Amino acid sequence: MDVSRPEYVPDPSLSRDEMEALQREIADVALFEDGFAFDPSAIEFDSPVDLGDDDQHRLTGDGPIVAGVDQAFLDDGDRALSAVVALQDGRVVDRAYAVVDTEIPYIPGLLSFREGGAILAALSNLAVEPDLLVVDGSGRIHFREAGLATHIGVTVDVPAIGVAKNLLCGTPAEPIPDRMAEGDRIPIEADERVETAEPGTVIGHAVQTRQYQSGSTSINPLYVSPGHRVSAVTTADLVSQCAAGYKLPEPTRLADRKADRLKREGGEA
DNA sequence: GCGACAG
DNA sequence: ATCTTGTCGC
Repeated sequence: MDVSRPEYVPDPSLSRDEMEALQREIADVALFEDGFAFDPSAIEFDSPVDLGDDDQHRLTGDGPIVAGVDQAFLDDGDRALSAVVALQDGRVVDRAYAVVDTEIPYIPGLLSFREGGAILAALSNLAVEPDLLVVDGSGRIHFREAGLATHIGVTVDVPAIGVAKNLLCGTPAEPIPDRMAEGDRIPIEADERVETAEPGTVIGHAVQTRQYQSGSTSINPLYVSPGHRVSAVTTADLVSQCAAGYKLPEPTRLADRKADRLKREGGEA
């Protein structure tokens, strides 16, 4: 698949102010409501998916194509590896990856300018056209409502959602308990730190995709938010539906695995 | 100055 | 993200 809006491709050479200005533009054109044609209830994972062997040609089926995206960094620290795994009807239908030189360090709030290039390069190597992108990181849960998932979703103009393991900003509608039950969700509302939204606006959810039945240890929830063309509630629904026994939703879990595998097998020299 | 911060 | 073995608990 290719870039739909070249003007939004993340440029690491921009100044911090220019990056923030671009994010405000992106948040302005992003759609934080459902704006897709596929049937969200058609996306379900009853059991974990197998990654399978490399580069096998697979036939595509009928259901929506969901692509998970994740990054890893090569040992030289100067290159980012982005892996994409496309799933349909509970099976892998395509995979792609790309290795891109890292231009800037990690800066909270500007993650897309560090990893965005690698992601777009990986997506350009994907043969199928995803109906939904599941990106590791925040979407609307961001200082300017333009996190990694939003930036990527708007740039390729494909429905996208963000899945993060930690909360970047915003405030839970109610305190996150020490232990949330599987399936539970708590709204995340915009606070003073989200400079582009009115405080109280629901910008995402804490979602518990997996939890131990009992015991002293518990699994923390995921923090999911709309990227583009998906509402906050639908985002939480989709993440829950993509879970298959693991904390991470299948698309992201497989992309994670793929990135790690490529990192070790691939050139890190 | 202090706090807070995805990957 | 990444550095990293064993180990506590289901």
